[in-house]
Amino acid sequence: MARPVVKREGIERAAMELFVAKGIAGTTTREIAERAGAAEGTMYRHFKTKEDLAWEIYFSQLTSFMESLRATAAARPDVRSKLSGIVSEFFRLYDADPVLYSYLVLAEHSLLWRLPKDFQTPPALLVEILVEGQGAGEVVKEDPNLLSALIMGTVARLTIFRVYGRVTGELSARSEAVSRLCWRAICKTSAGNESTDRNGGAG
Amino acid sequence: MARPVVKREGIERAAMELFVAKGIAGTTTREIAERAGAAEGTMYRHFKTKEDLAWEIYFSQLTSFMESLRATAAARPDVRSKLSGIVSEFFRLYDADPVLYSYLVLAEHSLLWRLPKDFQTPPALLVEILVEGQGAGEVVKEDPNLLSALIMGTVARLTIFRVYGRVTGELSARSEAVSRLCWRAICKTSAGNESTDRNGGAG
DNA sequence: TATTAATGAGTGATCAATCACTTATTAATG
DNA sequence: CATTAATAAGTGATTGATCACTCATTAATA
Repeated sequence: MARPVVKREGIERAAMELFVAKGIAGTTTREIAERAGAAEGTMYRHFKTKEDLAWEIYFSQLTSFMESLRATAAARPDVRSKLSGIVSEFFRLYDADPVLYSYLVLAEHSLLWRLPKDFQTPPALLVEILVEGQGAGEVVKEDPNLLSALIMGTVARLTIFRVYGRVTGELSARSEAVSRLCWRAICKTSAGNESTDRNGGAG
Repeated sequence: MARPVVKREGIERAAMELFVAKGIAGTTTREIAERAGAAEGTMYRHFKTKEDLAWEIYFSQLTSFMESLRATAAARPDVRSKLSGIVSEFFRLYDADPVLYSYLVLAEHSLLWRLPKDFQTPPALLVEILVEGQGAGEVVKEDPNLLSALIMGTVARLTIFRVYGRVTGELSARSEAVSRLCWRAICKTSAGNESTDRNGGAG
C-alpha cells in the first residue's frame, strides 16, 4: 500500500467517452490522457494496451448491467412483466448515462468475441424468459431468437433515434409503450393488447 | 480518353470489406491497396482521401438501395404489404451481399452526418408509410418513429444475430415471420394476426 | 504520339508504447 | 513522535513503427 490510485477512474471515463464518439481505433492515447488530466504513462500503469483498456471497461460494465437485468427479471412474477422490466432497465440506463449505454449496446462489436463462452448476454437472457413464456403458453411459438431480436432491436433502434434526435425526451417515458407494442407482437393471444401494465414504467 | 479505368471498382470493394471488418479508422490505405491488387497511388487518383473513399461508397450504395426500397413500396397497394416488401428488401440485400448490408445498415455512424438534409433514409420512408396507415385507420396511433424503430430494429437486430451465428440460414426465409410479428404489433385491430400474407416472402 | 491510368518508393506526421525518473503514501524503527 | 526505508502511482520526453498521402516515372490505350 503506497500512493493511492486517483487517476484510473478518470482515464476510464475519458476513454469511454472518446471511444463512443470516435471509435477505439480512432481515439489516440494522447487524447485519452489529455481529457483525463493524466499522463500517457499513467494509462499504461493500469492497462496493458489501449485495447485492454477498452475491454476492461466493457467487461466490467456489461457484467454489472447484466446483474441488474437478472435481478429485475427475477423480481417479477410473470413473463410479461419480466420483459417490460428489462425494457425499462435499458431505457433507465440510457437516461442515466447515455455514453455508457452507447458503449455497451451500440458501439464496437470488436469486443464481443472476448466474452467468455458462458457469459450471458442480454439477448440470451431474453431467450431464456421467452422460452419459459412459450412453455407456459403465453408466448407465440416462433423461434425465440426472432422474438428476442424484436425486443432488443426495438429498444436499440429507439435509442439510436434518440441519439440522432429523431425522438426526444426521456426514453423511460416510452418504456410502457415499447413493452406494450412488443407484447402485442409476441403474446400468444391478442388478449394482452388491452391489459394495462403498470410495471413497464416502474421498477 | 486514353488508358481505361480498371482498378477503381476493386479498390471500392476491398475498402468496403475492410471497413466492415475493422472500421474505417482501423483500416490502412496500404491494406486496401494490397487487397485490391492495386497501388496506393491509384487509390488517390480516384479518391481525395480515405474518408472520401468511405463516403463515396456509402452514399452511392445507399442511394441505390433507397431507390429499390421506394420502388418496392410504390409497387404495393396497401400499407401492410408495403411494409413486408421493405422487410423483404432488407433481407434480400443481406442474403445477396452481407458485406454491403453491414456497411450500409450496421456500420459506422460516422458517415451519417454527411447525408444531405433532404436525403430520405429507410426510417424516414417507413414513417411516411406508417403515417399513411394511421390515416387509413390501419395502423395503431402511436408515435410513428416508435413503430418505425420496431420494424427497423427487428430487421437490423436479426441481421446482427445472423452475423454472430445466433440464427442461421437465409434471412429471406424469415421475412414472412418478421413481417407478421411486426404487423401484429402495429396494426390497429388484432385482425391482422390471422391474415396469411404471401407478399412477405415474395417480390 | 498524346493522354491518362497505374505505380511504388518516398515523406513528414503521428501513433502506441516505453522507461528512467519523481512524488505521495504507508510501515518500520529509534 | 521523528526519521527513514519501502512501495507503488504518476510523469512526459523519447522511440521505432506505421500512418495517410505525394510525385516522378512507367505502361497502356486511342
